[in-house]
Amino acid sequence: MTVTTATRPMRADARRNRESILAAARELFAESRPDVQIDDVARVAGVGVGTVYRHFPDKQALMGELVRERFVLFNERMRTAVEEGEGEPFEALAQALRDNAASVAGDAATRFAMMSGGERVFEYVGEEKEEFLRLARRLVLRARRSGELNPRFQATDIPMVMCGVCATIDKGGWDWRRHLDLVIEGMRAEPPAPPAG
Amino acid sequence: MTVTTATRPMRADARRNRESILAAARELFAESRPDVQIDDVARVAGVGVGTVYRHFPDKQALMGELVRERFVLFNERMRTAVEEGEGEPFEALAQALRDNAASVAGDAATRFAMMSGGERVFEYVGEEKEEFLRLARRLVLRARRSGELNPRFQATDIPMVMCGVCATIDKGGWDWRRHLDLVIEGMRAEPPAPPAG
DNA sequence: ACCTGAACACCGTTCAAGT
DNA sequence: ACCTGAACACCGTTCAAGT
Repeated sequence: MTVTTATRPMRADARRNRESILAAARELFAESRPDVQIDDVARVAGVGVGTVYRHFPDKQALMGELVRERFVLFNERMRTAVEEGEGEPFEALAQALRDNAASVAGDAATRFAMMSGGERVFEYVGEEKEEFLRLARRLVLRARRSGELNPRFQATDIPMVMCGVCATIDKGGWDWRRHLDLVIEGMRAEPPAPPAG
Repeated sequence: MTVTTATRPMRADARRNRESILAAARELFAESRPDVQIDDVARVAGVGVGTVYRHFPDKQALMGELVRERFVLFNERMRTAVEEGEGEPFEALAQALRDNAASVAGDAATRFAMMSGGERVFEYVGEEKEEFLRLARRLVLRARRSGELNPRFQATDIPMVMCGVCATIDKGGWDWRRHLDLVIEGMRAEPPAPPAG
C-alpha cells in the first residue's frame, strides 16, 4: 500500500499548454537580463495569464520546475559516473562535476531560476535533490576508498561547491572552469608524506 | 591638476538623514527575509520616501552603498595582510580570505545586497573594487614567489572564490568555513615531485 | 538646498465568466 | 476540467508643493 500523489492524466490541451508555458519560460528567462514577467510568459506561450497560474501556483513554482528538470539531467550524469567510473573513482567524480557545471553554464534560464529564485524554488525539487545526494554519496565513498579523495570531503559538499561555482558563472568575466578546477584540486587527498629522510 | 568629483559638504540635516537611511537599510535588509521595501526604510529612518530617493537614485544604489562600505573593510584587511604577512605569504593571503569571508558572514545585509542586488550594485563600488584588486595582486605575487601558491592562481580569482563562498553562506545548511578551506587547499602549490626512484 | 507624501506605473496574482 | 483577461494589490519611483 504505497502512498503516491494521485496524478490523473491531464487533458491533452492542458498538457500542451503546460509544455508551451515551460518552453516560453525557458526562452524568456534565458534571454532577458532584468527580469521576466508572467504576462510575457503567457503571451509567448499563447495562453492567458490565468492558465499559467493554473499550472504553477506562483512564479517560484514555475522557476522550480525549470530547476527540477535540470536536476533530472544532473542525476542521469551522476548515475553514469557511478556505473562507469569504477576504474578511476576520483576522476569519475571530478568529471561528473565538470559535466554538470557545463550543463548549467549552457542553461541561462535554470541558472537564473536557481540564483534569483530564492529558497522556495528548491521546495519543488525535493525528490530529485535527495536522489542527487544518494548518488553523490556513492561517488564520494568510492573515491574516498581509493585514497584519491581528501577524506574530509563529504557528499553534501558537492551541491555546496556546485552552488559556489554556479554563482560565478555570469559575473565579473570570470572563468568558471578555472574556478571548478581549483575546487577539484582542493578535493584531492594530500599525497602521502614522503618517506622519512 | 587632478579630476575629483566635486562633492561640496552636505547640509548637516541631509548628512544625518543619509546616515539614518543607511542604518535603517542595514537593519531591515539584515532581518527581513523576503524583501525590503523603500517605504519601510524611509519609515524606520524617520524620513519621507522622497528623501531616500534624493540620496540614492534607486534601490540598487542604496544596496550598492552597503556593499561599498563593506569593501572598504575588505581593503583594510587586505592592507594589513600586505603589511604584516611578509614572513608567511601564503598564510597571510589565506587568513585575509578567511577574515573577509567571516566579515560578510556576519553581515546579512551586505550579503543580501551583493547576492540579490544584481550587477548594477557593483557600479557603485568601482573604486574600492580596483583597490581590492591592487592589494590582491600584491598578495598573490608575493605568495607565488614563495612557492607555496599554485602558480596558476591569479589575483582575479580572489573575488571569484569569495563570491562563490559567499553564495553558499546562508543556503542548504552548508558550512562556509569548510567551503573556503577546500578552496584554500586548491590554491596551494602542488608539492615538488618526490625525488626520482 | 532639502524634505514630504500623495499619485503613478509596473507587475504578480486572483476570480468571475466563459467553453 | 480547463481557459480567459479584466481587476486588484503591492511596491518602486516621481514630482508638485512645502520649509
